[in-house]
Amino acid sequence: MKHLCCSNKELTKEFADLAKFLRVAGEDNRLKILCILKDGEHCVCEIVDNLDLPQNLISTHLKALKELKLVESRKEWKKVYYSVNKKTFKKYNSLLTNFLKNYE
Amino acid sequence: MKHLCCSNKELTKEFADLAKFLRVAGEDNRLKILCILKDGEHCVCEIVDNLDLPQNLISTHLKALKELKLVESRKEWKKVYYSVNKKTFKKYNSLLTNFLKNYE
DNA sequence: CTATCATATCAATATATATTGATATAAATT
DNA sequence: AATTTATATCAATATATATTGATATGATAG
Repeated sequence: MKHLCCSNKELTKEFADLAKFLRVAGEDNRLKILCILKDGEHCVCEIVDNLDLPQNLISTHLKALKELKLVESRKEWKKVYYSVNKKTFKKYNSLLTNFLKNYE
Repeated sequence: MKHLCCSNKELTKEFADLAKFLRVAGEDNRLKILCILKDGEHCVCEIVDNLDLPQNLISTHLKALKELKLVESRKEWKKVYYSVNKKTFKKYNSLLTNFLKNYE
């Protein structure tokens, strides 16, 4: 008999989902981007000004964050403004809390 | 003037540390291993029996977890028993909580 | 001493992810 | 219309990480 951690289908799916989030979050510059967006929405150019990365790479990181719905964007005039998607954060925060709760 | 998220040296180090943890945790099978170890120590062979992975790959994953001190091991007779390092978990849990707290 | 068991290591390869450079798009300005 | 500004996309490359297969180690059993 296999351990629940490995046999439960729900859990397996949950781990896959959680793992994906952890990998996307697990990059220094993306953490910085998310940190910047804590205080509200910012356009790409502002993010570019803050990180020491080329603009296109930042677009790529934003895309990765957006694919997981960690951020969302709206266009205004020439600029694109990104902001965190709180709902998604809540979801992963609770998955994480759930996962980590029995380790203390 | 750069955003605190990008200029503060402490924070930068913290993000690098956190990102590394997130990447190590962000792998399905390692999550499963950590999950198995929740209920106490297990030898490698028990972990092998639970996951559908070759033994050497599991050793590699355990090594990755051990390098971050998420787990520790002791040898008894022929077997090596792994268990979670609660102290390290607490550390990353608090880094994470700290990072995530302002998103709701 | 040889075989077996449990685990780890290593080199080779595969896959995933990050980075770069060039270019495209779309809107605004001149 | 031509230029500039803000952003995205794409192909090529680089780097990181995962996987495999073969083998090593170290302990015990026969």
